[in-house]
Formats: sequence, C-alpha cells, structure tokens
Amino acid sequence: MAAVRTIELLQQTSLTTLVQRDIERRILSGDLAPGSKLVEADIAAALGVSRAPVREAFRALGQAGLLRTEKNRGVFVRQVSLEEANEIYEVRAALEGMIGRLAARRIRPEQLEKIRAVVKKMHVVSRSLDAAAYFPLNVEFHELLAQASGNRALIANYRRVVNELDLCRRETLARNAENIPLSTRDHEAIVNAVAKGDEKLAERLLHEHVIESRERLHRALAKPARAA
Amino acid sequence: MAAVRTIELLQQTSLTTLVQRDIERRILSGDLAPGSKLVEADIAAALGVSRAPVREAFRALGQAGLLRTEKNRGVFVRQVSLEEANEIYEVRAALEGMIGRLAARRIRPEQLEKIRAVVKKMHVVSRSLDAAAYFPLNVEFHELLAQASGNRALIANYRRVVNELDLCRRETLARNAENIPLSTRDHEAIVNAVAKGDEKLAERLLHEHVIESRERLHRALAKPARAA
DNA sequence: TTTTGGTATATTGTCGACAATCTACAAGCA
DNA sequence: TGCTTGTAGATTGTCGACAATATACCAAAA
Repeated sequence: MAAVRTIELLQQTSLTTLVQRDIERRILSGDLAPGSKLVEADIAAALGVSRAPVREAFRALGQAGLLRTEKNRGVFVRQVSLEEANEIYEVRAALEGMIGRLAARRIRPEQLEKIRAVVKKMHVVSRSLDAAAYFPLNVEFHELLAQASGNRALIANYRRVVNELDLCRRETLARNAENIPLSTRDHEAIVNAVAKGDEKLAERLLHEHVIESRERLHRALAKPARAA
Repeated sequence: MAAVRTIELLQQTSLTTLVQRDIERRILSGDLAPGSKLVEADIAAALGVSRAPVREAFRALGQAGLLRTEKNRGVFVRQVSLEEANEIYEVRAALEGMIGRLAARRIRPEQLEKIRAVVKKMHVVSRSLDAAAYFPLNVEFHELLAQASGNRALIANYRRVVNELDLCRRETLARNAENIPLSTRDHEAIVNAVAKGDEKLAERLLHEHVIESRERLHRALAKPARAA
C-alpha cells in the first residue's frame, strides 16, 4: 500500500512543484528574508533545473502572496508593512473565530488528543522561553485546530493568511519570548472550550488570541531587535 | 498624464499576465465550463504566443483555485462539488459579514453614492427578471462594498472566494430568476444599514444574505436546467 | 465478444537559445 | 565637482525543440 503513495507522489510531483515547495519553505523559515531578490538563474542552478520550472513556481508563489513580481526587474520576497499586517490579522481573527466555532462543533476524539499532546509539549517548552522551539509548536497547534474545523475552504484560506503573516511574525516571538507563557495559557483555555463543544466560547477565545498576537507584534516592532 | 498610465501598463503587463487575465475572464464568464480541459498549445496558438506564458498563467490560476492540474495529463477548469460550495459559502458569509461591519464603519460618501447607483439599476432590471443583466450588477454591488471595507487583505480574500463560487453560481441565477426581486430588497436593506453606520446590522444582513444565496443554489440544483 | 498487448499520435515536461530590458559604471560636458 | 549620456554586463521575457508520458486505436488471442 506504500506503493500507492509512491505512485501518487510521482504522478503529482513535477519539478515546478518541487521548486515551489523549496522556495516556500525557505521563505517561511526566514532563510529568504522579505525584500530579498530571487534570481531565476541562481535558483535554477542551485537546484539543478532549468529556468522554466523556477519561473512557474514564481508565478504560483506570487499568487499565493509570498512573492512580488516586477516585470523585467525580478521577483522579491513580499514585504508586509505594519499597516498590511494589521489588516491581515483582522482577517485572520475572523477566520480563526470561525475555526473555533466549527472545531468545537465537530472535532473528533483523536484530533483532540493530538492537539492536547501539542499543548503539553508547549507547556514544557514554555518554561525555557525557547522561542525557536515554541514557534513550530504554535504553528502546529493552530494547523490542527484548523483541520478539526472540517471545512476545506476555510483551511485553505486560513493557511494562506497565516503564510502571509509568517512573513513578519517570525520577528515577534523571538523579540517577545516573555509572552510565551501567556500564549500557552490561551491555548489551554481554547482546547478546553473546543473539548466542551462550547462554540461561542471557542470562537471568542480564538478571536481574542489573534488580536493579542497582533498587539504583541506591535510591541515587538516598537522594541529594537535583540542583540545577536 | 495618460502617458503615465500607458507606461505603467507596459511595465506591469507581461504576456503571462495577459494570458492569465484572458483565461480567468473566460472561466468566470462561463465560456470555459467547469471540467473542461485546457490544452496549452491550443490556447497559445489562439492568442498567438508560445506555450511558456500559457503554462505560467496556468500555475497562477491553479493557485487561485480556478484550475486543477494533473501532471502529464493536463489542466482542467475546477469543478466545485455541492459539498465544497457549501463550505466556500460558509467562508464567504464570514468574510461578507466582516465587510458589512467595516464598510458601515468607514464608507466614504462617494463610495456610498456609487453603490446606491448600482442598487438603483438593479431595481430597474429586477422588474424584467433578466438574470443576464442582473448578474454583473450583483457582482459589482458586492465588489464595491468590499472596497468600502478598506481592508486590502479582506478584499483579496473575498475576491478569491467569490471567484471560486462563480464556478457554480452562474447556474443559480439563471434557473431562479424569480429570486431577483427578493435579492434586490436585501441589497437595499444592506445599503441602508451601511449608510447609517450600523455595524452590527450590516454585518448580520450581509451574513444572512450569503446564507440565503447558498440556499438558492441548493434549490437551483434540485431543479432541472431550464429549457434552452 | 472481451481482453490483452502494442503501436501511433497527441500532449505535457523540461531545456537551452535568443531578444528585450534593466542596472552599473565610466566617459564626456557644463 | 556634478550632471548627463552612452556603453557593457546582467537579468528577465519569450520562443522553439526535444524528451517523457499519456491516450486512442487496432490487431490478436482467450
């Protein structure tokens, strides 16, 4: 049965897809900083492919909001201004509230269990204030919750919005590590509301959680970057 | 000053962009039916360009949710199942509610005036039950409202969701022309709420309006297609 | 008749080449 | 010195060609 997976993989995986995933990963990991210019030939050479798949990947990532294309000048990792980030956070709050409501309505036991496991890990990490370890757990928590909503259109839109925010959000946690324990407490309250099936509460808590994130971003950007 | 516009146009317009816009238009107008296969060489020949720009446009439209790509088999206009349409409508309702709230808060007089003009036109058309004439007005009404929200991220997400729904929504109005007067009444109530700056009411009315649209879709699909 | 196998054709995936455009820098002029 | 102009190099935009894959068709066997 693993063979079926392999076949599907080969059927779906073109060079373009591979390149696209690689660039997306590098952007979201912060490896490619916002504003950086991406040179087609360089990326093509680095990955050992021609420019065509790279250009196609650029088009997809442009539509996804991760890249900005200027004709005859090149493509750049998108820079999200503070003002834009505010607007995106507002959208995310609405989507996340919806996720809370739907997840509370139809989360399945095994999904709940997985989320609780993540929260438990966060609890451990939160004591060390290790932002680098906390960040992926935070992403996973929200991702699992989104999946529990059971609405594919919602999940897709949520992911896109989160990706855009990741363009500037990475800074936040590193600069405000002291917020981690607060955030962890939020997550526990959210899981409990979802577990109880309290749609209204889950919706409100998640909405507020996002708005708090937005305020954390503001405070982080007001601060100077921490010394390296 | 017109020259500046022309220069900007040339700076931003690549063949890929042109092809992308053309295909998108043909999909949304119903010219290319959901499920249709798009052959690269055919489109390239029809537009007098090579396959490269067509392929890039495909990638972008795939990411936008209008096309589905199967490796080595081709690209197809996305088919939205009834179940998926339900989920998308649910997301749209949330976004549209947010649009109502924000528009009520910060719509500007000239924007309100434009929307009232559209509603007036709808009122005229609605007597003739002419779905073909009503459809674009309906799209414009919601588009103007979205713009009045002043949140660019919200506008972008809204447009994407509406585009996806247009893949199946076109059927609805044509088959249920008798709903046009009801829909027109909705629109007037919405404009009044926005004009009064009643955020809660505008949010609720728009949310309900979308949910009603969803139910209209269900009734339309239960009906047989009208005779041609 | 149905199914299997193979071949021809059509279509997509990838590549390298060339043209168009931009950028950086140096030479010339005020 | 400071500004303009022109040239060289680098980068992107577009194209046509070839390879890889899928599809349609036909023949042969069960």
